[in-house]
Amino acid sequence: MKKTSLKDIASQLGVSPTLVSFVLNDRGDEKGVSKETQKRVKTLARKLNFKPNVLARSLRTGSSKTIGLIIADISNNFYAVIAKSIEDQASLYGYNVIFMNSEEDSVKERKMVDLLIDRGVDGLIIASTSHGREDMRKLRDSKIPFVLIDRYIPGVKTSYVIVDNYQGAFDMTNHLLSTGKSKVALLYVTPSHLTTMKSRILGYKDALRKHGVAVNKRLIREIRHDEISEKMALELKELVLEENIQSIFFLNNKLATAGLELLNKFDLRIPQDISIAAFDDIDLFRFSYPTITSVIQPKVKIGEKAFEILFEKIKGGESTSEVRQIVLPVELAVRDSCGSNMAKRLSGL
Amino acid sequence: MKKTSLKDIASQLGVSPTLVSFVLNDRGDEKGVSKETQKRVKTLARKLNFKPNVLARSLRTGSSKTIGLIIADISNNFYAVIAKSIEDQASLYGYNVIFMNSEEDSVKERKMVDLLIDRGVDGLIIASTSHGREDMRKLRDSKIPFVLIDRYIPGVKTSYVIVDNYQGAFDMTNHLLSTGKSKVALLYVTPSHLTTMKSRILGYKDALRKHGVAVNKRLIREIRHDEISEKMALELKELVLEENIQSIFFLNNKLATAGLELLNKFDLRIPQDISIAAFDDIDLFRFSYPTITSVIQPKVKIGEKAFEILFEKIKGGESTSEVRQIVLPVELAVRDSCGSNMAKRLSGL
DNA sequence: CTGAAAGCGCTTACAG
DNA sequence: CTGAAAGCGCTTACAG
Repeated sequence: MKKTSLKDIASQLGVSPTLVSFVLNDRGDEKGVSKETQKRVKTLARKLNFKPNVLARSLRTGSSKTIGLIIADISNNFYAVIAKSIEDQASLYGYNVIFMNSEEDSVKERKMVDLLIDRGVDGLIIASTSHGREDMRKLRDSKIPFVLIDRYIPGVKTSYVIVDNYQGAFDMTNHLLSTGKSKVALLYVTPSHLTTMKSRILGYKDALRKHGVAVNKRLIREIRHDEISEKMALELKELVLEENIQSIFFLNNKLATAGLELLNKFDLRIPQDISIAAFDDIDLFRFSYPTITSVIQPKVKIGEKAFEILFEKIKGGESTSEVRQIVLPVELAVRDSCGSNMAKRLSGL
Repeated sequence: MKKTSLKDIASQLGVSPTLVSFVLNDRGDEKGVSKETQKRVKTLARKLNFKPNVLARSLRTGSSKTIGLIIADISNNFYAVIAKSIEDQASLYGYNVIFMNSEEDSVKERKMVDLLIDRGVDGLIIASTSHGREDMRKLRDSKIPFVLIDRYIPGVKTSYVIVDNYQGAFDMTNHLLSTGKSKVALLYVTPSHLTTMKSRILGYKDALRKHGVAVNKRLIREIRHDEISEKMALELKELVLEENIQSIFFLNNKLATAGLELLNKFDLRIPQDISIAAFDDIDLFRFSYPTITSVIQPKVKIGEKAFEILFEKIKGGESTSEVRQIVLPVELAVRDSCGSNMAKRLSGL
């Protein structure tokens, strides 16, 4: 059976498609359609199981009620939770979300942005791996509302929702130092322009300085995001054997997970031999042995805020070109991997 | 600047939109457009940064190059990995994916199916929580290709990609019994019509019988999927205190995670006091203390196969109404939570 | 109170 | 080799 269209209803009722359209879009009263007629239209529409063709409507109105979501990798819990939160929120407002995985590839990301725009999305939420200005300028020129999450582009005025990376890293480094282990190594991932990593590194350095500890560049290591499993062992060996570090701060959950696995394999005791901490909390850190001290990011909130702002922009039209920049606070989850907590628990026994 | 359309190019070149359309869809040769003209069209299109309006094309052709994905919850790693795999595959073929979280709510799911169809998706991949026949009949009537993943609807002929739930549960129960702990409790989640759970329960029962162990209904407990954290403690207490169980087989990763947390809290030693095992492997199980023995599901493969089949159906049109039913094999990851492995390792010291 | 008509931007039979 | 025209299914100014 063919799908019923506006015309079908109109012809069966002997009225015009125009009228049917008005009634079905709840503009019947406004347009002064008689209650009687409205009821007839609605009844028949229901009976025929009429569903407006969303494509046709979008083509005509220019609004697709769809937003695009570009993240690095949906299988990373960080993005998965954010994606869930965005979809939940979007569906509340009748919006659907198309998602894509950029895999931290800025070329891919650019293509995805174009693809999504071609699809007629009303707005975009992007955890951008883009290097910047150029892409953002194009985006702004396209007049399509968008909000960045997790990372922002320095020097470019765009709306974003991020977390307080600096403070989180600062606090965590403080915590590490407070346990007396002043040789703190830092591991972060590239692409190196990621603002998340930059802010966290800064927080780490400032915390060291505050404690009068000189920043030692040899203790700061980078690993490409797609080579974590290959390169982690090497870095760890150097840090442990050559630099005699006392603790490691992993700047994302993947690094920490890979690091933990290896440290266990090396038979290094955590936290006795070495303390570790992570940025971004995942379930695993509450269950691992030992449990991992980490910086908790408000993932659900990130998604909610991002959609909220995007929605405002979509509704507001050109007028709402106002730039909204949200920095959400983070929290420390102190567990056993840095010693302080375990020592406390043991002394309580 | 306004987006350029076919017409813009046509008028600037003094040709018809028809011709431009032919050329840009690489049907120039077929239609016998002169090489010369083709080049002019393509050059201008590139210069004007022409992007065909996907909506208009979809409206006209009836193909949107979009598929819909309905899963229970993208923040569950099981679905996230599958979703990643589907999107990877889809983008290879120029398809985009709209995803929705049904949260195991069959009413929501039904609405989502309608929504997605209204959006003009070319096909659907669904981890269905539906009770069945009625919904599937509607889906089939809508003539839109779809493939089920993870669960199927018993007695309804549809294409699906699932795993060998029966065998996985059978093997795992065998393994549990082989360690000498014959009082094996089983925890599963409702909605109770989920075929995954049913097959796993069957596998468990058959394994018991094979070992001459009577199935004890008191050892089989169900928990609503959205009440796991609230109800787990109660069930566990009863099982441990009243039933004196020796091991627990958790039928999904959420149950196992919640169970592990509580068992640790109760200060029960795993596996000395109690063995545990899980269906569906997640990272956490390799890091927890002890590591958790689990059934590994080929998640990436599920996604790939599902898209592959869906794609065939989309391409094949009505003719490919062939029903494809794929049951992927699972694997056991034997770790420390059931004793056998740990004992082996210790004896090796 | 209601309708005829244009148009969103494509594609595709049809005609020459 | 190329073009005029219809049509996908809506919405919306315009007219009466």
